[in-house]
Amino acid sequence: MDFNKVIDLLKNSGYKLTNQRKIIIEALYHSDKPISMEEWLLLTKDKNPGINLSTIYRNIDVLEDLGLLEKIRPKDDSIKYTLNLMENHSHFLICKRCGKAEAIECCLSKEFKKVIEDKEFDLIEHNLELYGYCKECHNELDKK
Amino acid sequence: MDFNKVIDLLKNSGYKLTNQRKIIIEALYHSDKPISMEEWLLLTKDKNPGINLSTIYRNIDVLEDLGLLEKIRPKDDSIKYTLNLMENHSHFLICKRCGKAEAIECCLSKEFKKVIEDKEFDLIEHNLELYGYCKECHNELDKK
DNA sequence: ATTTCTGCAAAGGGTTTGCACGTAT
DNA sequence: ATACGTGCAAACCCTTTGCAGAAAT
Repeated sequence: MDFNKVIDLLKNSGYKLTNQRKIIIEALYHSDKPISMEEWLLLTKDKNPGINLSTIYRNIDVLEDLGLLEKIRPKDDSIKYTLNLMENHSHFLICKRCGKAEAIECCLSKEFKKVIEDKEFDLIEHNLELYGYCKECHNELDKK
Repeated sequence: MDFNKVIDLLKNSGYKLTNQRKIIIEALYHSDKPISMEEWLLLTKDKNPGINLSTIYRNIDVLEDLGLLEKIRPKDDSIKYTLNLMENHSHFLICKRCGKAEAIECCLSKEFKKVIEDKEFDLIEHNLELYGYCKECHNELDKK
C-alpha cells in the first residue's frame, strides 16, 4: 500500500489529516525497521519540533483503529512499532545486533497445523518473532 | 523437571530458600497456565497474606537468572508468566477466552528455514505465540 | 460552524529501589 | 556471624487524560 492509500483510508474513516498526523505516519512509513517510541518522537520532531509525545500516543490509537499498526514486543521488554501494509500476514527477522527487521511471509508448516488441528484448537492468530544476526552483522562479528 | 529439582537449582546457584520464595515459585509451578502478576500475587497471598508485590518482582529476576521463567506478551499488552521446565523448546496454544495455555513442541517448517537461509540470516532464537479458542471454549461459544 | 485534534500539564498505573529489619545458611 | 531477602513507602517512568485553544472539514 503506498502512502496516499494510507492517507485515503485515514480520511475515509472520518479522521482529519493534520500536519502532525501526516508527519507521524510518514515517519513510520519511511522507516525500514520497527522503531521505538523514542525513535518515533525524534523522527517526528525532526520535521516539526513542536510535536508532543501525547499526540503520537493518540495517533497510535488511530493507526490501530485502521488496522495498520503492528506492535512488536521483543524479549527485552521494549516495544517497537511498524506499519502493517502487507496483504499477507508476515513476520520479522530481527537482527540482535543492528536492530534491522525484515519482513518475511508467513508459512506455518502443514505438520504444525496438523498438530494444532489434532488438539481441536481453533487458531485465530499468531505471533512469531525471529531473532538472530543479519548477513552484514554476521560478517562483522566473524571479523573479530 | 520436578519441584525439588527447581529448588536444588535455586540453592546451587547461591540463592536462599525463603518461605516467600518457595510459595512464589510453587504458585507458578502448580498453575496449569501462564498467569498475570495480579493472579500470581493472589495465589501467593493465599498461602502467606503478608507477601509483598515487590518480593514477587524481585523473584522474577531470580527465576530469569535461573533461566526458568517464560514471559508471554499477548497482543492485549498484558504480561503473563510461566515456568519453562521443558527440555524441548516449545510454544503455547493460548485460549483467548479461558486463558488456558497448552505447550506444543516446536516445528518451524523446512520451507520456512529455507526462506531464512536464503536471506543468509543467522537465526538464533524465536518466539511463537498462537492464539485461538480451545476445544471447550469453542463449544461454549457455539452454543450461543 | 462544527467537529476533531493538539499541546500542555497533571494524573495514573505498573515496576523498581533505598532502607532498616528479618531470616537462611 | 554474615550475607542475602523482605516489607514498606517513596521514587520512577511510560502512558493516559482533562482542558482550553487551534486546525481541518
